[in-house]
Amino acid sequence: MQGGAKMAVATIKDIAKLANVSVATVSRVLNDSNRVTEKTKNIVLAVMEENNYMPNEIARSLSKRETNTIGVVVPDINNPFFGKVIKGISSISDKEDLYMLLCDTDENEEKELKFLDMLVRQRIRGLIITPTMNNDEFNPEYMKALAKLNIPIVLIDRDVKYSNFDGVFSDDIEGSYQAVDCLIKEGHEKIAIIAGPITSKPGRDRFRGYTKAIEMNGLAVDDKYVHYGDFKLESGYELTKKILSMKEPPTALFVSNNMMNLGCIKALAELKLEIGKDIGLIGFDEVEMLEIMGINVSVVDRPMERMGVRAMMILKDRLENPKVKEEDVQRIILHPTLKLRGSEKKK
Amino acid sequence: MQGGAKMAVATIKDIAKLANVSVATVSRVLNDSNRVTEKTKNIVLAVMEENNYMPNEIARSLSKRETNTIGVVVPDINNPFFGKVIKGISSISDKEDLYMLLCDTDENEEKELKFLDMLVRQRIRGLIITPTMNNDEFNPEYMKALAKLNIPIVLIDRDVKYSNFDGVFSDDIEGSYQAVDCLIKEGHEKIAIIAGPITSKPGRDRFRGYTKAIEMNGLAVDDKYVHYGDFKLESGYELTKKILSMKEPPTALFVSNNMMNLGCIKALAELKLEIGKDIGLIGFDEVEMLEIMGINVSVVDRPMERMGVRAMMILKDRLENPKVKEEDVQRIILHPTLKLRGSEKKK
DNA sequence: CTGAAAGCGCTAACAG
DNA sequence: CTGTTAGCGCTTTCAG
Repeated sequence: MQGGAKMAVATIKDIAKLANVSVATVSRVLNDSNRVTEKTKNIVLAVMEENNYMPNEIARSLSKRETNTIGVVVPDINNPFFGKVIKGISSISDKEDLYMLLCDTDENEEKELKFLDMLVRQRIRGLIITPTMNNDEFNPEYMKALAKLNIPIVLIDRDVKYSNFDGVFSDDIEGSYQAVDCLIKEGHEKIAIIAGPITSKPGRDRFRGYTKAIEMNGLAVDDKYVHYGDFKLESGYELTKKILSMKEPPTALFVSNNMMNLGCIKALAELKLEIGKDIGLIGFDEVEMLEIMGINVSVVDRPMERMGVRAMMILKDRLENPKVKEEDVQRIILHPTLKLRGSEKKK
Repeated sequence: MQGGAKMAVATIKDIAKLANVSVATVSRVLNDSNRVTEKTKNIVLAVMEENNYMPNEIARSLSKRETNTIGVVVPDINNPFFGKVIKGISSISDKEDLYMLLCDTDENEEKELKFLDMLVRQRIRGLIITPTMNNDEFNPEYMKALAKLNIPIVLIDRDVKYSNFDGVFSDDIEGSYQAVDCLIKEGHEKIAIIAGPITSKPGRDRFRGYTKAIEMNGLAVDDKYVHYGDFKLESGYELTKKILSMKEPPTALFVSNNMMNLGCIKALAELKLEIGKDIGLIGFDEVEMLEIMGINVSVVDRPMERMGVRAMMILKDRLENPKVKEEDVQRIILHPTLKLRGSEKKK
């Protein structure tokens, strides 16, 4: 019933013929050039309408030697952080008629490289990427892979060492500093950190904020309270159990990312420890659900959606005005804010 | 340092020249045709390597009149359900060298239509879509928009009325039936439902499961316990408060989607009602976080990732073997399972 | 096995 | 303002 069966799709040529004009003219109305009479324009438009003409962007891209797709590469689409970031990106890209080729690397370097390869072949115009953590070490191969793309690249959240790509980051040192400083001001002295991999910039920075706060308050970092996880839930869970079974357990925990924070909360629940009473806690990154469910956990809150927005704005800018000098880098650092909900309290 | 500046990208022509062969030959090694000597093949490959040749998929697509991208259209990427679904899709598409143009419609019909338009222009090979709810009413316009695509379409979760697209759904009637039946068996007699919009199939089906369970147990549906929300958090929250302020409040709640369930839990927390004690509760759709955080809420659990996987498998199949007859539709219905965690209990 | 040449659907000079 | 024509980078007959 609905529509012809396998009738070949109309091309610009068909339209030209039916409208009694040249293909150039059709192309012109397509591109909204003003160099065409209102009258012929309307005729062409009508013919297009009638024949349900749908310009072929592939042909267009080839001819213009430029697509209107961008690549978006994230490590895990199920991490709420990236969900938000993507929302932010598309809120801008939609308006710019730029479309998103989405790649989920699963925190897997090999996959990431494969995706990058694919994305070049697809001739994406620009790339927004949060590199896999493993790539954080100085990695010439990886940098080469990115450079080979030869298109504007905007980093989000994670940096590529010794590179100078544009990027949107958050001031994690500051965020962590505030969190730990707050715990100290609440009276906690034995504060453990569940840190991320020191091989990643966020991991390092959040750890640095921790040490900074402790030292600025005239205390000393106690190695036995420093534990490294991998930013995943499981490690937050395990480390929390481990930490709380110490002879002299800390009175507060600073957990440096959302997933580990969830693991930590799970462990705390199992240990029947009441947050903000039996144990102080501040996490890094908001987890909407927690608040929704009335679980009051204080966190260092980053403007996630905004990070996506800013990244896309930089990319858009680059697309319009290519980077001229190597030094001319746009690195935006957004500031987190401390969201206090009581879990920082000391009994 | 890394790589030439703005040297034009190598084309098949360049490679041909450098390798002293024709473009046809280069194209053949590109497509791994066996109609080329091992020797020449190696030469060509070497030249490609040297010059960092990256085939232009755009040109390729135009020439073959077929791209290798698919469209994935979801209503909200921040809903964990779709996050999982997307994971499922890409677990298959990655292997098939099919890439995802992702569109987040924000449950907005207009946006959706715009995306569909864009996707045809991009000449995607196939589409996996969860239509916006507003489209659930018989909507000839919308059906036309989909039909116009003239490519394989696989629906996920939400149906398009009077259409016969392939799709992957869940047996929501059964799932809801089980949930409510379970509540009854636990001794609850006054069970309220926070239903979804009856304009959506999931909304309707989940409501039907509710009535079915009640009637099959020889009870009668009491209208005052039936409340309609919009599948969003806020409405779950509001309705819960409303329901529990009734003169004769129910002893149990069946909440028919994950977001409203969260809202409900939030409200319950505020009302200081202990779930599974002061009030019975079963939700629809797992929310990982809940379990993680030790909030024991029983739910009707659907195989989300699997739904994505199956959808992509159908699409792959369609791409390889186009649908022949109109009647030859693949509609998969996956079965939910009841995950009991105690919240269904009656004090 | 390899090359020449036409063409995919559109854009962009260049004429007129 | 409009038409002609030469590509964009690749695939695919059709000869050889």
